Amino acid sequence: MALVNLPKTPKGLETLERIRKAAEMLFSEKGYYNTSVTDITTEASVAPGTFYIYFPDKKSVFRYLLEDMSHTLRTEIGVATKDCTSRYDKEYMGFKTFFDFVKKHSGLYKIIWEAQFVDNEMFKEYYENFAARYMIKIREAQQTGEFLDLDPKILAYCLIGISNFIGLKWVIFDNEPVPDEVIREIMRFIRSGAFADPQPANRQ
Amino acid sequence: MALVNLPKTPKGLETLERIRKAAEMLFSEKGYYNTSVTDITTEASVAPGTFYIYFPDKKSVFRYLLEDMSHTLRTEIGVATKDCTSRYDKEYMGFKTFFDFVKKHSGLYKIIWEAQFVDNEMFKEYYENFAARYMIKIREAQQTGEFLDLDPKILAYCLIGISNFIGLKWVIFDNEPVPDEVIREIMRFIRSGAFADPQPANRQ
DNA sequence: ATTTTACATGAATAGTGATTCATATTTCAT
DNA sequence: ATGAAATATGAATCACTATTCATGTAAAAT
Repeated sequence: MALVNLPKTPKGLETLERIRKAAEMLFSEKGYYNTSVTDITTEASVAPGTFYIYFPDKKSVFRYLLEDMSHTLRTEIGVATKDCTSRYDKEYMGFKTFFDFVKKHSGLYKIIWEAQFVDNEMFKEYYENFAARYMIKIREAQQTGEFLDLDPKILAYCLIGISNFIGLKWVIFDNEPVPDEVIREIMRFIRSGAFADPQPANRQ
Repeated sequence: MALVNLPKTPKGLETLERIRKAAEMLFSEKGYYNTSVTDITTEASVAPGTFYIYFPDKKSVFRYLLEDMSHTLRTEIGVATKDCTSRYDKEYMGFKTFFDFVKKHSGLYKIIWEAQFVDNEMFKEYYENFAARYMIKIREAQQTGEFLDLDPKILAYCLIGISNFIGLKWVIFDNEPVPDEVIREIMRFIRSGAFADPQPANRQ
């Protein structure tokens, strides 16, 4: 069964969009399990049955939003970093775009965190896919000599962890955009590490 | 209302413990919202009403587990890092202890992630508390000259993000312990950063 | 031994909520 | 304009679930 039954008329498209927006709003406000299908249809000003014209069940609208989000985020990061010449700039712009996205769509962003408990497979796939793409970029930067020879998988998850928790604190907890100074500070950290007196890199 | 009504006889203690264990198991297996009180009491081999002798409602057992977990984790990290002489060793042992904990109590660990959607206040408090403690340690290490003068708050959330996402990937996704080589690689990263040719640390 | 307190039961309550479907209306192609 | 396709309705269904309570049993205190 498809995730969504796409409408064939402008009217249908408009209705689907209203349902999508209502779901996005309510999921981010109250979470998936505290939102009923009736909540969604009421917010969208349609009858309960209308929901099932477009979605086979409640979970599908969640998946639909997640896929949408994941695609939009990837695209935005891709566009924003396209013209960066150095890995350093790409990394900076990647962070910046991610934080902007989280601020602009904090509702959608929260959906990812909840996915672990709604659709665990999708949650895992989302992050592993994200990490896999990151690893490719990391390997490229290692070949040009821009990045140290750290394990790409480990480095990818470190960087993803950093962006997610900085986004969590500033945007989700404190409802602020992540200031540029914070991004610069993160860049200082991933450029030089945290220790004042770096030890030899290959000590066992 | 208290989170839990502590029993006054050995028999009661044993029953409470059975309920606690059943809840922990089911929450980590299926999540809070896909676990019913009846599921818990069935798993614990007691009648539904027995649950309410010990907990005022369903949410309380979740909170109870969360507090328990949070306390145990803090204690274990405290003990493990007590005798470390350098900040480097403390950081290493902190990571190691955290990963061991996640592996050993992966069920409890997942509860934290879900807390955002069950008890958002508690979720926020948990991480802000964790970060606040981290910040104190970071400032100390900066005073002894072991750490660079990065913003303690930002650094704390970076390090928390790293440990959480490495734990997520290895333990939750792949169900493996985090190998020591991975911890060493993380240490390389936070010691030297990711870039091969570090720029001056204070460039604007 | 008897009274009191603690613990346990499970059927009943009261409410929720996802989903269906028979029916009605609107839109569109011809 | 008209038949077909698309969209919309909302009451009814059915399953589920948190919680209560009247009753019963076990343990502890006196």
